[in-house]
Amino acid sequence: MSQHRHPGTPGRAGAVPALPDLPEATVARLPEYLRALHNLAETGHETVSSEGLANAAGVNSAKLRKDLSHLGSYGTRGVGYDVALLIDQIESVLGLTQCRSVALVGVGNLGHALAGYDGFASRGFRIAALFDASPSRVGEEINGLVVRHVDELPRVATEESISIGVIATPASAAQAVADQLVAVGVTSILNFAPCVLSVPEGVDVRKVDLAIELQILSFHEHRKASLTALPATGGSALTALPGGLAATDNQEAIGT
Amino acid sequence: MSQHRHPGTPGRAGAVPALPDLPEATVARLPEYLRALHNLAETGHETVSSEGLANAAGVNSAKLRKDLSHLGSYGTRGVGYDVALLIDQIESVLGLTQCRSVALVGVGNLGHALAGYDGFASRGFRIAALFDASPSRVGEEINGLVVRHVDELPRVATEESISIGVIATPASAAQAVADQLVAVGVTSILNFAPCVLSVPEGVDVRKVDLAIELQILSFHEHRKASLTALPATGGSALTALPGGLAATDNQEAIGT
DNA sequence: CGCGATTTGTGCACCCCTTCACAAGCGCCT
DNA sequence: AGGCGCTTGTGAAGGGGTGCACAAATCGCG
Ligand SMILES: NC(=O)c1ccc[n+]([C@@H]2O[C@H](COP(=O)([O-])OP(=O)(O)OC[C@H]3O[C@@H](n4cnc5c(N)ncnc54)[C@H](O)[C@@H]3O)[C@@H](O)[C@H]2O)c1
Ligand SMILES: NC(=O)c1ccc[n+]([C@@H]2O[C@H](COP(=O)([O-])OP(=O)(O)OC[C@H]3O[C@@H](n4cnc5c(N)ncnc54)[C@H](O)[C@@H]3O)[C@@H](O)[C@H]2O)c1
Repeated sequence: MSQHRHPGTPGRAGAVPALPDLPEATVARLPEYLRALHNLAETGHETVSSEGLANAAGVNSAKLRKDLSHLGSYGTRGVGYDVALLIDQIESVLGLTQCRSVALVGVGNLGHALAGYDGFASRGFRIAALFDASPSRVGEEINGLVVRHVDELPRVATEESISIGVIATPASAAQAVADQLVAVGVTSILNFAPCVLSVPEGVDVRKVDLAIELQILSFHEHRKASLTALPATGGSALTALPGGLAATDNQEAIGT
Repeated sequence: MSQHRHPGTPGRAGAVPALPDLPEATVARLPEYLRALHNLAETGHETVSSEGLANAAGVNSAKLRKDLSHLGSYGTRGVGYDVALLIDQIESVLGLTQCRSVALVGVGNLGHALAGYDGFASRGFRIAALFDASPSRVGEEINGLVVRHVDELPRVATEESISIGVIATPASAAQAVADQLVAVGVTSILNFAPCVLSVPEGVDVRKVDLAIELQILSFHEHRKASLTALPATGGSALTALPGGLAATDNQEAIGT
């Protein structure tokens, strides 16, 4: 945990936009709102209510309002939120106004899929360079980018001003790659390798682990099976769950 | 969340193993412990202390002990945990004692990578079937499996007793695919498409969204840049911050 | 056989997050 | 202009998770 809290930096009442220090949970949901807003904008909506947006993003409307209030959002009571304005606000807060350059290390099975993914560019990210250690990979061209040897990372990193590193190597190489990324000044890493990375303070690491997701699902599957197996005392225990709707499921959150 | 909650089903003090109803945060960490334990087992360790395991899993040792205590784990004071025993315990709780069959829908860019991933089998999951809607994909053989048309899902699902569905189609098709999966009895879905899925209560959905991860990293990158820009009042305000772990499923930098 | 070193299990306090419920604000219609 | 319905923004309550700190338990050794 590097930070996300500023016990010592209260207001800094400068003339600057005054970084609002958002709750981490809120930050994790903003991209979700952003996507929903883009969908709304494309379908011609100019304003949207918290209820409508919350629905589109799969969250509680009160939660959404509180999230937006954290970033000092400007909604209009009785009307809702201006879609275009809100998009700008969120993109500004997330730092998406500038296009960020991503370096992808490990162009194997998964790396190929990532390199060929067009979802990067459409969200303001640019894959600036591909790296691999295997001679058989180096030189290969994917989507207009040539795979370079990982030793070239220092040079390319400064040239392209990389701000995010993505690791898609086997777990055994991930820590070494992370060290190399950190060494060239990368302070944000997305790790697909199933392992824990040690990085200096100030460097953020997020991981995506397929096996973990499946195992979590497995647990719930297991539990659901156990529950239906023993129908409890009263009989139909599957009725009368409060909450009414609650169709969608998130995590994240969560936990996931 | 759909369920994970039992306001009406208290103890059920039966003689059965008595499903412990674990905290969700604990469930999300168990797979991490499991991987660390497997690594330890392979390197010859027979026992491990909470400190050692916590270190290997990248968490606080107190948190690890509490997690394990939740599943009524048997450690030995003064010694630690028996690695093999703990592996069995966790796998049992996660429902990994039986091999779960996975159906993968959408064999495109990402789907290919997933289909060719050997990390499934090694974690107790078996890709039982591949589906796609495009005629150009159907019939293709990947890793010994033939891609079938998605219309065959009902038949194959019953034959293979699918317990988890993975969606790797474009977002526009994801809801329809989810509906089809639910229709054939799948109650756990892993969704790679960047969209919100509506599913009936009792069905678990977990999502993996690359764009969201990158945008969260972007936010922190943005904030770090803003902080270094204005060195605040006193001077070095960037020293030692105590840890308050974030709530979502994220995990961040640990010093050394 | 007892003692100290070691490590687990957990009570507790704190903090973050979620959710409800409602007052305040805004636009529209009469 | 004024009232009315709709929606935002937020205070407060409740729940869950985290990590400290310590008592209880176990082993090895003298
Ligand atoms: N394929 C998937 O669907 C999938 C899913 C989830 C997680 N993962 C994880 O993602 C990672 C990559 O998976 P994959 O299937 O692409 O594996 P892969 O073996 O196909 O590709 C790994 C690539 O990394 C390169 N590499 C190895 N060491 C390197 C180094 N030190 N520097 C730079 N490049 C290096 C290899 O040359 C290879 O091209 C693995 O850790 C895997 O567990 C993969
Ligand atoms: N490629 C990546 O690295 C990546 C990363 C993150 C997320 N994603 C997401 O994963 C999804 C798949 O990405 P992709 O790059 O593989 O796309 P893709 O277009 O290469 O593959 C999509 C596949 O789904 C199939 N399909 C379409 N409609 C279908 C239906 N109704 N039923 C069954 N199959 C259907 C298509 O025929 C195609 O083969 C997308 O939603 C994408 O946003 C991809």
